[in-house]
Amino acid sequence: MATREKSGCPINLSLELLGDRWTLLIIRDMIFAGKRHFREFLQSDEGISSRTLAERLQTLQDEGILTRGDDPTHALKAIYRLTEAGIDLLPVLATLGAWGSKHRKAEDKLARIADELAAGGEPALERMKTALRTEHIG
Amino acid sequence: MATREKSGCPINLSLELLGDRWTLLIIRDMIFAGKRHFREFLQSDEGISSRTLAERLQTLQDEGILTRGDDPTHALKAIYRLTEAGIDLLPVLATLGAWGSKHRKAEDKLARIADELAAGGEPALERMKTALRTEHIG
DNA sequence: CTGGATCCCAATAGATACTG
DNA sequence: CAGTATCTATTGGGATCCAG
Repeated sequence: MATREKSGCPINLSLELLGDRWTLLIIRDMIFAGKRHFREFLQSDEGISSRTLAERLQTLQDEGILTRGDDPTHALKAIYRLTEAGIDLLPVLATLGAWGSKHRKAEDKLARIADELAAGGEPALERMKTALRTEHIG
Repeated sequence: MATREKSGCPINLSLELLGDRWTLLIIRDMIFAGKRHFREFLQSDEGISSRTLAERLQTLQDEGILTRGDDPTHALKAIYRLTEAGIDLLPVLATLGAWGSKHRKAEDKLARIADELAAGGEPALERMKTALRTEHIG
């Protein structure tokens, strides 16, 4: 991104990387839908364009939120995985989801997931983070 | 904003309103710096333009995140206040701040505040929300 | 003074088509 | 399959201006 930093406030630093319409949706797809491939991200309901997706994936890679590797089974497939910094975004997505579920009219099923995760507090978040880490062996 | 909704996912619904470079910084200034007036928001370190600020304040008002009133002491001053939905964004800002503090190099002093709030968990957030509510009487 | 509106221009993002 | 190229539409910053 290389935008010179506008302030040292931690919220601002987070927003300089994550504060746009798409970045957190990509992370959401990796965490909650288990998506790993370019095409899978393209097929999300919100309809990101391939250009924007490619740019965001590159930035997230540059900033250490995810890694890009080759799929061992399909030589043509790139595979994206979250780093520890990426997995640490789970609480951000959980609070954002809980807020959306409470204050915007969300889909019932998805809202329940968000509510349960947020209501489970720290332990629920930690359990899910552990699951995300071990998955990365595959 | 009136952008037609792209999906019913609670995270997406939140992001349709909050997913940009400035909106959450305005809320941050209201919650953590107690700002209430147009000029105060303009003077933040990050340097929002008056055009963008006016647009965001209007949208946040339309969406029920804040209210606009007249300052009883200065007839010329507008005063912005958070609604309950706005105050409920505190956990989002707290997790965002904690993430920035851990994964981007943030200013020490601000990072400590973010860390303490996040580490305090639910009780710390609730105490702060209560403080924000009572302040609104003034 | 204050909250904003206006204008200009640069950067961003979407659609579609195409390539290694 | 994972991206680029290109072209266009929209957004956003910066400065300035204005009405109450």
